[in-house]
Amino acid sequence: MLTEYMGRYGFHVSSVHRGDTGLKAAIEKPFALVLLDVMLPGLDGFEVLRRIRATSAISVLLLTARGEDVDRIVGLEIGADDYLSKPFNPRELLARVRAILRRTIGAGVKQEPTLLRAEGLELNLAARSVLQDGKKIELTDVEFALLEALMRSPGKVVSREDISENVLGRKFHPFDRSLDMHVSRLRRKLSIKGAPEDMVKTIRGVGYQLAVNSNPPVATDQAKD
Amino acid sequence: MLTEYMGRYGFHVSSVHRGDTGLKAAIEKPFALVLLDVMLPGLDGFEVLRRIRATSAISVLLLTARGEDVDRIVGLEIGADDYLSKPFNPRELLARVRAILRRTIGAGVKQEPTLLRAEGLELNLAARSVLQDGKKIELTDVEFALLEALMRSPGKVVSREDISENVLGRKFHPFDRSLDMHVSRLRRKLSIKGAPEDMVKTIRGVGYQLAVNSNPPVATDQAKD
DNA sequence: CCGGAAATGTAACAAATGGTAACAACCACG
DNA sequence: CGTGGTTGTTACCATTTGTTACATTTCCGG
Repeated sequence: MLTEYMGRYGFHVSSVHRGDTGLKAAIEKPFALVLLDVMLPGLDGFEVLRRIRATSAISVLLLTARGEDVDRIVGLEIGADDYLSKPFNPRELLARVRAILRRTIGAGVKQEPTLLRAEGLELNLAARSVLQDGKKIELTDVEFALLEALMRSPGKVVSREDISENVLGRKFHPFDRSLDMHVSRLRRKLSIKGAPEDMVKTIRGVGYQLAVNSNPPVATDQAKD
Repeated sequence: MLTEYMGRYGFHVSSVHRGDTGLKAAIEKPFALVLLDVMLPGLDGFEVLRRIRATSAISVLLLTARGEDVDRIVGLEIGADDYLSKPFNPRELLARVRAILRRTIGAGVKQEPTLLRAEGLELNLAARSVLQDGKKIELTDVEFALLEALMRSPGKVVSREDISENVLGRKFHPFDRSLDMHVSRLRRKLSIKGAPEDMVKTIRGVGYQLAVNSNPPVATDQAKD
């Protein structure tokens, strides 16, 4: 019933009728929001919510059956984002769902950032693509990982040891020159589109660094009282 | 023989002639009921039942060949819902099937479609169907499992080891190239309907990843409501 | 300044890895 | 058994990655 109603308003809805299977789905799949009924076969709604909160920060709207305040209070304490007691008006549900999504989408549910930006470069980790000044460039896997390592801390020096372990996946050995080769190849690809200076700077005896010219997005130097 | 008879009474019947393949189907596909013959090539009927019960609560009606009580008792103990000894009257089979379904269907064992969505792809796990941009595409079992493995964590890298164990069901061996073949075939099928770039990215030396571009359903630019 | 040692850059080659065509094995089913 | 479909194997090729050798740069003490 709800599935169809929400569907008409543009939501993709997947529904299960048991607490245990619902829990599994809620944790494993990338839903924007969970509608959770308190009365469930398989696993009680509160228990489901408790277990969801054990591993996930996903938004949960609780549907409490009775008019009992206790359920609502308990639900909110366990970590529900909102509640609605049955029977309810579908329009109200819709309104509350939208309210929650407005709240969470703008704000902090965000996981691991999938985009890294610096110096006209844009790395999309989820899509494994690289844009330089809006134009796509092709990198091999090691080059991609290398650039990622540098872009994770733009302007900071990344040691050869760190690069070797994070990018190549092996202990650093002083006579291993393959790292230099990858830097060389990455530089060549980055410079094709005419970056005036070398974005990848060598810090002799230490490692490499992504040169940052523009204003640092983070004010690391601000002292506090 | 049975397939046709049951079909005439409105049942959808799928039949296999071997114990091992039947077991696979019974576990993986959303059947309402399994008719299981005790005498089987490939894997003995009791063994099949035992393994079904290891992972599934699906209804099983056992067909025992001989008039031996032992078979029936063993069958029921392992977890069959009913039995019928051959030769039997088709009408009686029909009656018993209906009885079992009456019991279980009321009791809410219902299967809800579980969906995985990403990048214009929609996997229906219960129905084992795949839609790409709304159009159905045909995948073999392994291809489906592979795509499922990738879509369970879109945008993240899935290692060859994980894929080998979850999709092919065997330990990964570095010279086993069949995995590559399946990726190759899956890519070909996905690209027929013109995905502009390869959705399945190779991460050399590690594994594969489903490329996710349309990542933010999040309206980052909308200021307010 | 100069020469040399150490570190890094990079061309050229070698090895490893993955893509895929072609074929073989297997199985369901008639 | 034959047919059709799926899965696994082999073999060959392209690309990526690693290695080596040599060139270049940097640093340092005359």
